[in-house]
Amino acid sequence: MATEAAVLDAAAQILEDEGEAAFNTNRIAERAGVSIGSLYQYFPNKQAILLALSRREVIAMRAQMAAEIQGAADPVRAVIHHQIHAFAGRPALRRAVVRAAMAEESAHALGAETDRTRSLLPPIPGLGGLEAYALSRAIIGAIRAAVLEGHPALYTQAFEDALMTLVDGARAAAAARSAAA
Amino acid sequence: MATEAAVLDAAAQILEDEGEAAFNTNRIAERAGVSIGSLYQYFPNKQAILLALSRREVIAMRAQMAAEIQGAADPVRAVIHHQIHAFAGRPALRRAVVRAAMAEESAHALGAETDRTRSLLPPIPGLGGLEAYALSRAIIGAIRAAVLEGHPALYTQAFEDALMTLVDGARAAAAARSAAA
Amino acid sequence: MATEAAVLDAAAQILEDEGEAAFNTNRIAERAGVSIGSLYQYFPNKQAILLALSRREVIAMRAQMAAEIQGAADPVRAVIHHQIHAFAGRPALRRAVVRAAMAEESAHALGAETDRTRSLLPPIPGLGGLEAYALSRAIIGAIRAAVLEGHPALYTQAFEDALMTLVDGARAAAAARSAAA
Amino acid sequence: MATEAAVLDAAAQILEDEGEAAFNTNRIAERAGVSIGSLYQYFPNKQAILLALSRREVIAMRAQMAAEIQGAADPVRAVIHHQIHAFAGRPALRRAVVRAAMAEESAHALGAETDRTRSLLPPIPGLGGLEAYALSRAIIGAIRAAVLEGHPALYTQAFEDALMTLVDGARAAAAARSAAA
DNA sequence: AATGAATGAGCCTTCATTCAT
DNA sequence: AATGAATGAAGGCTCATTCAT
Repeated sequence: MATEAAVLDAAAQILEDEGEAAFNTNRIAERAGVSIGSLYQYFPNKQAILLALSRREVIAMRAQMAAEIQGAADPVRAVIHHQIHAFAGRPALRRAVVRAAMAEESAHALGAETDRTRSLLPPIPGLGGLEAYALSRAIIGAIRAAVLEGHPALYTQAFEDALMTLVDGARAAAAARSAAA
Repeated sequence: MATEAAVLDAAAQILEDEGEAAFNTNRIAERAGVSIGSLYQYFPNKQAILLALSRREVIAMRAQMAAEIQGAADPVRAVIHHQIHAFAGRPALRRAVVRAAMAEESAHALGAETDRTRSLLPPIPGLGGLEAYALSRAIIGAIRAAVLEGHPALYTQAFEDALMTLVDGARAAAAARSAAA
Repeated sequence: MATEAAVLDAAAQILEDEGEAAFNTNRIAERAGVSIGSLYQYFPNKQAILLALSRREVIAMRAQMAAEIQGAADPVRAVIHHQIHAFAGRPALRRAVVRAAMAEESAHALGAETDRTRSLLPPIPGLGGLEAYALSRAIIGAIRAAVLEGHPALYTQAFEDALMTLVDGARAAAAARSAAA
Repeated sequence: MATEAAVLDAAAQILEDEGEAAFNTNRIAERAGVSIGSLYQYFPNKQAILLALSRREVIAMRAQMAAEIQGAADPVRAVIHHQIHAFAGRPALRRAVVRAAMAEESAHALGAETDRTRSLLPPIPGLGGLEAYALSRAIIGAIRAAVLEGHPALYTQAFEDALMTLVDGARAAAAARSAAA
């Protein structure tokens, strides 16, 4: 267990400091201060390390997010704020995790995670299921793009506001439709 | 030239049919019906093949999109429609191209491409620069997510409408602001 | 360790038996009865094998030479004798080692080695530094040439004597100069 | 013929400027401004280029040396002077040529060349054949070593003198022996 | 549980050489 | 004679994984 954590820590650091090219099992074991043999005692293969790393980060994020949502004036804004600042200071790790998720079927897992986050929020009345889906992916997608492109406004209030504009637009449309009905 | 195209075709097919794991220069040359030596006469290294492939697809997309925008009632909707159906039938290739773009600095290239597409559209009056940026990435991001997650509604009119709702929301917000000023 | 030695032995044998063309890492590993992976666990690259081989032979030579100098009537003659018979029976290896040394900056290393040998000998009174340098390189060079050209007299007493003539000539000149001063 | 010379010139330049690693037929043809096809019309294989280059340089050297010997007070000193300054300004080429010569049986060719040079000089009375052989190789070897080691005194008068000391020592020994007989 | 030496499939790439035009 | 696209054998090296200790 100490080993398991050490491996994941090492994996994260390598992704962050040394790049994906250095992300190999031997290097991970070395940086974790563990023999490769031990590494393979805890993880069946390399892919599993990446997966576990993803999962660990996601869980940590979720815990933190739940806390932030509590008592926020607008929980949606709270979530957006949180998503923007997630992985702050470890952009390479974020990219790697996202890339890893894209690599395989786990794109579904990533989507499921987004849905799980969505379920923490109160539903927007009048907003259809597909619209809600589109909205959530749009927000996440915009943040992701800004991260990957290294957009200078990423961490500003203005960017957060721009995203809230999208949310508010959807809210207004939904409200209008509700009223019409 | 014939060789170059053959290599790119083979590369695309391999990405699509055999997966990224099979994407190695020997296999590419083989499938292209070309010697490995010839392959390297046209591409300095493996990465360059992926890059060239990306570029080729992007250029093809742009050409097609420009045509579709012409005479569309709502050019924004035309673009969205086009983006949704781009790479239709070759999701693995799309994923690979996107992943390749994410791999390096070319994330910027990908963003630049989106901006280039955006410049084909009439600006939305009253919409700030950062908001326009966020909107474009949001739309692209939502489509991307649906592609990666294999969302069943991806190719439906309803999904297109859901995305248009976001656009219309932004338009309304911008219009309101313009009127207030 | 056993592996390391096996690799070096194999390398030496290949150089000797199969020629430089066969001196490739796969062949070396094969002949060493070791997997290519193991080979690379001990040597970072091909060049390093050649270097290590050089070093090993040089060290062995030095040890043997030191022993031979002990109690020799004329230590210079002892060194010359030794240099002539070094690598006896493995001319191809000798040539390869020399060639390897010539390949790179290690020509300096080779020179340094000669100087180290020189320092084992009593200085010749009256012989200037540059003259001593020239004499040492002359002797080594003559032996080297005879080896490379495969001169039939190489291993004869006569050749040794011919080289001693050069040494004696230098000694006489130095003595004459000393006397004059 | 223009092609042949162009190829040899290019080969020499590459050896000098770009190093042995860049010494491949494609690069040679390119730098010669000639197609590889043409290159292979004049040279049966890569090795032949190196050989022809060696030969050309050697012939040029010999011609120049013959001229320098004419009317020299001491022809031996003239030869030594010439050997020291041969290839001046193109040390990498010299090394490459020497290395090439060492590579194969052409070590004999190199030796034969030295003998040819020796035949230009008046014989030293009383000096045996093997002694003469040793002396010639010693001188050449000392120069070669100084070149390869990059000895700072290489091009000085002092170095020339040091080599002459060896010659004079041999002369004196030979004279003494002649007198005794 | 831990170790780490060993394995070897397989990848990227180079480059001498050929040959149809 | 010249061209240069094409060839493909071959080589250096990596790295996920195993297994005896």
